[in-house]
Amino acid sequence: MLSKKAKYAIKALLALAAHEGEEPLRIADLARAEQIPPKFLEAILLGLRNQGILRSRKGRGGGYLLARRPAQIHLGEIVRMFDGPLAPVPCASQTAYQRCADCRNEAVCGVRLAMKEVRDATARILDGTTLADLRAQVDRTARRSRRSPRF
Amino acid sequence: MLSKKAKYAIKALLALAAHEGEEPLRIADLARAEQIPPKFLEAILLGLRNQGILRSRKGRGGGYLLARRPAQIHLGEIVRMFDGPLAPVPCASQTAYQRCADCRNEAVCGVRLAMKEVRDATARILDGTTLADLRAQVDRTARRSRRSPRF
DNA sequence: TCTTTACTCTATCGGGTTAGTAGAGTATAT
DNA sequence: ATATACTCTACTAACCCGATAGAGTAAAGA
Repeated sequence: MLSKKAKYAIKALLALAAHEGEEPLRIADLARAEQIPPKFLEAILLGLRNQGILRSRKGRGGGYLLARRPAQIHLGEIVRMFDGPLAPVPCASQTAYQRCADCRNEAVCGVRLAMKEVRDATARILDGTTLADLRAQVDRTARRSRRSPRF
Repeated sequence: MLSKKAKYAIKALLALAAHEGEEPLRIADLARAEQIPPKFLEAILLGLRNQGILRSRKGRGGGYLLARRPAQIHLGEIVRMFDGPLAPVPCASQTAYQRCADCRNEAVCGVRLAMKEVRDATARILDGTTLADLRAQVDRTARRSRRSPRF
């Protein structure tokens, strides 16, 4: 399960990416636009800032901005930051490997084998997708859904 | 994250698959072999039985057996049973779709788009792997690791 | 310099879930 | 009859998640 934190973070970052180059966005405005509890969003943005993904400006006219170009921000980084390793089990993680206590012989553990495949597939997607990619995808989808709307 | 229940379930099922055609396996023996707290395993096996994945025999000489051939038991079924839908967010689930409250226009939601890809990749793997497949994979890995051992 | 704006940071909290345990009950084979 | 082994309900301790409160700090503008 993706945590709300990670989900809100991606939403907020996408909104910030759409604003690139312009004025900073305020927590309150971002919260309203994306339907996120403001104080909760605050904690999330602070975290992203401390990770070096966002920059902030205080006082009047302040708010948050991306610290890097959208093409330099990968979804994998965000998800890992809030939800930890991508692998469903620690012993299948590439970035945060941990042996499991039960498990006599890791080399012949079926769970690990299957979960390693899942983690690889997930990593391929999330580490291979940047905010810029995702924006482009969303745009394409939006255009397609306008051509053949559901309702 | 894969829950311990799902993890123990897969381990136990693999052990049972290796026993196919023979006598039933007792909870206590399975628990010892796989390093699982016996009472916890008990609840797990009961669940699998009620799902029709296992059969049981009571009394002396009793225990658990697979209710189907290993090639008819898919990992996806097991994981979903214990941990719910594979999708990281409910709005990206195929088998248990749920709209999310925040989210003005689902068609242009980047989170959903990315997570749909993750869920599809995960489903391809877990629904495409049976106990029989996994056993075979483990065997291959074991042979390979004997030829070029790590220690 | 004073005031307003808006981010910063720590602390807290209720509720839900997870992992695991206890124990009484039931079916079956010998 | 009796030992064996599954069945089922209930419970609990620990942990984590989503969310909130509130005091503090930095910056800009009047």
